[in-house]
Amino acid sequence: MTARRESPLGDDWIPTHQCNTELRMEILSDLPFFRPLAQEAISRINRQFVERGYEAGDFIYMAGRKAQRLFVVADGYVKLMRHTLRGKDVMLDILAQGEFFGSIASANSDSYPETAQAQTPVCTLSISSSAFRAILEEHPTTALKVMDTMAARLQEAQEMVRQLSAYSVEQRIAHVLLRLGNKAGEDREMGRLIRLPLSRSDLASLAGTTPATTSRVMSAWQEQEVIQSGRKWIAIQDQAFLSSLE
Amino acid sequence: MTARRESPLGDDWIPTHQCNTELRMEILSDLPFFRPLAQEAISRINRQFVERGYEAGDFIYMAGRKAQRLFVVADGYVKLMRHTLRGKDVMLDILAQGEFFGSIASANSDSYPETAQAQTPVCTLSISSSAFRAILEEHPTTALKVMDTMAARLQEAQEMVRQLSAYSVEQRIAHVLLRLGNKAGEDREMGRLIRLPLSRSDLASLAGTTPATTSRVMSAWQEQEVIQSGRKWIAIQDQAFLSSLE
DNA sequence: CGCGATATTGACCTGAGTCAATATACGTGG
DNA sequence: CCACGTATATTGACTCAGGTCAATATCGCG
Repeated sequence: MTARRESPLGDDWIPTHQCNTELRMEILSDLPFFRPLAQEAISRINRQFVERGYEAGDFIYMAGRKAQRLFVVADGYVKLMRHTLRGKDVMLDILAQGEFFGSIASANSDSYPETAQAQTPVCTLSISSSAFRAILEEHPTTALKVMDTMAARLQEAQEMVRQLSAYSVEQRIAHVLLRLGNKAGEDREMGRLIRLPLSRSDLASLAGTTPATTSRVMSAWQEQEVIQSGRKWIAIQDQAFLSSLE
Repeated sequence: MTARRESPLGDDWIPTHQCNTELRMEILSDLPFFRPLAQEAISRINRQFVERGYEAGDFIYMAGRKAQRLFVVADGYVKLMRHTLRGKDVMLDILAQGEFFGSIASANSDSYPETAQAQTPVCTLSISSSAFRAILEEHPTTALKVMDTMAARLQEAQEMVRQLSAYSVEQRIAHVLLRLGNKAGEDREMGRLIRLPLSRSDLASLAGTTPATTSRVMSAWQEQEVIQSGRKWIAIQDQAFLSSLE
């Protein structure tokens, strides 16, 4: 029934398991919270970060483990998940370059409440929580920036709560696609292309539903030419339509 | 059918629309993030806070308004809500003495994303966001403490997301009651008493369900002597049972 | 004591979950 | 570069938790 579609994935998918060393400074100084610092301070901070590459699917840390490091995504995409007893995972977020995760507060719960897994090949920079706290004590404006980011994340989580409480599955999937589009989309002739290997099951767990339902909703949208998708990509053709659902 | 129950509400319900002025210092210096500061610093900070009383039901601020103040609950309970188009509110949290709300970050979104309403008579202390940020720049350890609190809130919101995605209504209501018990419960012979005027509709919006369903679930639990409740109080008799549902 | 707001309960309905059979996309090796 | 095999996606049939609507009962206030 569905017409043959050309995959828009080029062969310019360069897995970067290893961070390009020259990029480290660039990435760190581009972080919203380090940006205002002097180059010299950043290079001192840079020395405290450790880099590490992961294959797609590798676990960066697991829920319940001792939480003692803060990570920054240098390249690739990382997914954060919570598990439930009966193996039903909930994906909380998917993080792109420049976003941080892991433990800031060595204080409160000293174990990671979520699992972090590489969704694509990933390179991270990481630092011990205590070293990071020392940096924040030394640079109060940086601490304020970090707080701003956390406030934004909290808003987003609360927005998710609202959606799960009050919106239909269709509305939630629309919201997830729009959000992914903003985070990882590239504008092309065919619409906004999201080049991420997200299975129906991944999307389902982001939207709080099941793979089968996700598939049904997305098939209907393909019929209506709202979106197009393959197994490792999604293109949003009619953004306005998705936005209008909310 | 239900046996006549004695209300456990004494007449010691003292509405404190106005903060007791002597309590201000005590409340502020008891805040987890000011606690380590010298008495002298706290008293300087104290002078920057403004106090204000509200009747139950009063709005402290509404979603969408310009966000420029940070509030601390000095007395009473405050509920935070998000609204949806079709008037279906979602209660994000209910805050007790010593918890803060409002805007920390003057930076990102400059309007409140949620509405804050007095659930009981309430007294707040508030400060402009920018003054608060100035305090944080001056006292970096305080900033770290605030970050810890924010991290804990974020965890809680993400936990809520997980529950809404993966748990049944019954499990979620159990969780809400347990959480309220921890936050506002007093241990009595009858069990843990929550003396808060929460309607079925309030509970429903905390658990992401409807008043009718909440009523059904709670009626069943009353039959089984797991809880008891009146219109302005709930007592948890069998905490273990509720915990076991998760 | 009586009234209005809130809660309870029943009857009914439907969105979305489950399970399972089939089809399709993409990576691999020939 | 094509063909094949496997993991993933699609789709249908069925079920049911929980939503909706509405009638009735209760609480606690004035």
